[in-house]
Amino acid sequence: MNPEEIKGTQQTAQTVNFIRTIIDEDNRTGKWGGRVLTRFPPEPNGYLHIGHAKSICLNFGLARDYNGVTNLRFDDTNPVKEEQEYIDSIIEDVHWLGFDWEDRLFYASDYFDTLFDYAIKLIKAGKAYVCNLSAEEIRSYRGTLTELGKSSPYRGRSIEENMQLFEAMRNGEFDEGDCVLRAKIDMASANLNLRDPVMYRILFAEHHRTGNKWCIYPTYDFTHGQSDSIEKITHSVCTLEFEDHRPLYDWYCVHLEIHHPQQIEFARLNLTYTMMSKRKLLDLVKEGIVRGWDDPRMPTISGFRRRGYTPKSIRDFADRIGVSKKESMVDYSLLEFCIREDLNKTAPRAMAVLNPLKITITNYPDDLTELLDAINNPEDASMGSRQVPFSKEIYIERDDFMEEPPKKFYRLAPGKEVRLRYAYYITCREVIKNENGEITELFCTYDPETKGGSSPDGRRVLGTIHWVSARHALHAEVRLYEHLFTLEDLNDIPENEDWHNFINPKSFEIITGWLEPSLKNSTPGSRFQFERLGYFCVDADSNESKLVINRTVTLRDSWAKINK
RNA sequence: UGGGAUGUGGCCAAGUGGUAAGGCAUCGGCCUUUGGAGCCGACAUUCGCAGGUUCGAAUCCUGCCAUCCCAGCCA
Repeated sequence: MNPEEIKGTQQTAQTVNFIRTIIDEDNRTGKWGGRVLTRFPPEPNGYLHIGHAKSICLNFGLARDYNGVTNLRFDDTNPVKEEQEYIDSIIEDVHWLGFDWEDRLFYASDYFDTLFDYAIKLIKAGKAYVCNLSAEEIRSYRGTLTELGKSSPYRGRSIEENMQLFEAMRNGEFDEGDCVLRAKIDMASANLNLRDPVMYRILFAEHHRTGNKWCIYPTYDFTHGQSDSIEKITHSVCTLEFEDHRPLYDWYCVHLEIHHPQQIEFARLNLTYTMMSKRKLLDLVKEGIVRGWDDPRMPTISGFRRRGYTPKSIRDFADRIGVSKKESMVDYSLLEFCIREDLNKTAPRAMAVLNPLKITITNYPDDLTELLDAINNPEDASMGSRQVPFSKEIYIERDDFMEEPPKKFYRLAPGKEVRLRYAYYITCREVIKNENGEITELFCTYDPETKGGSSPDGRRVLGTIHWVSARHALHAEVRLYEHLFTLEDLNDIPENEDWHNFINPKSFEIITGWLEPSLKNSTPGSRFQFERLGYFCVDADSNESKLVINRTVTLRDSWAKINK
């Protein structure tokens, strides 16, 4: 193994968390015979977001590191909310992230027959009954956090009667809401989940997979653990809010006498300036506040993909945030660090001007075009170089010129010399303004001795700025994004305040950029670093006549900090 | 006022009785044909608080405080 590989291995091995500690212990005691089988169990009622990415990386990462595998299983027990579109998007997103479940794609609905048999088993054991209380009555009989519940009048029904009633439920002999099947556990439990939880409800809804075969559907609690069990899952990893459900998860496994996986809960991801609520994300889409689930401002996996994030950067992010049981709020800057780090190594450089200021180089020949060598990636020599056209009229960034520069500004200013990247040194000779006093153009001279960007006399030029030849420039629609919300921690919104009030009106801006011509035939998904500006990626909205480009993330800008 | 969980620097996060890893952010400096990248350095006398046990406590014990979750026929 070469030093590089050893380094990589150690990096993986050093990632410790409480779940790995549990698995290490299981392996030591032989609890599962060294087996590790996890699953990622999304409900297909929305698109996956970065919080799901954390879970995906956790589950698939655990299996990968312990020589196990991971199943993809759709938790599709509520036909009124679930759709094929979501299934398709989830499959695409998990694959895109770089994970593979091979032939182990499952649906909880695959187990409806088995689940029905399990229900029968509990009825026959006297541990489940059909209850005719209404939803409201069930709620009031359940009691409260501090008051015990009381038994349903139907709790004492005979096994025979329950069998007959449950069959009738399945056969569609009752209306929705007439009755449910409940587990007979403990109405006095301090854990509300154990106060005779509902196992089956009547729903005359067409299921996206089972069609109209069923008019009764099992609840999450009566489905999830059993599905894990059927698949012989060893470690069932879920989020903190299911901690209170674990006793019920365990109860079903024990009383059904089936394989009993261990449920382990971890804290879900919260990110600053955004939110993970599927419902609110759906609202953003429905209300047209964003352009769709894959709007580059969305915290969805498809949003990040369109924005230009790489799967590797998101996996790296998931590794870096760690896993624990403490509810946390991760800085968005960590995510930005991860994408910059990846793209710095892999993205070819190019020059583009987003806010142009025209320069005429007065001593440069009128019709001459020179092709100058430019390095594609200073971080990776194997990416080679390209040629960029240079001519008498160019555009530079408006921010790169100041008529009255402060002390540490070492870009262009009247009388000052600056390096045009890969081209020449130029000196500003004259500032041209319109009748409103606005700067419209600069007259500069160039030093022919400095071709390529260095001078024979070794004179020091601190500032290097990017540029694009006016005559050769390529137009593009450039889309700039900022945080979708103005509030750092969206949990801080008071109960009575509408979260819509915190949507950032400046989160999306369209401008016209002037690009170097080498970008002409770039295809959707291509990523670049526009030197000194940031990382950008070609959007799918591009066509042969128009290039559309998304800004993924800006470069770090220490001048902006000094300037503040 | 019931039950379940969590409290380690601005944000994450190791640590499981032997004297506070690491990352992001921040702040200095070096270097630089991207004010990018890179490199070097700084950054918790202290682990929610108060007691106690111990030669020794973030780790054990007691009490308190704070925050989150639970009363869907959602997942």
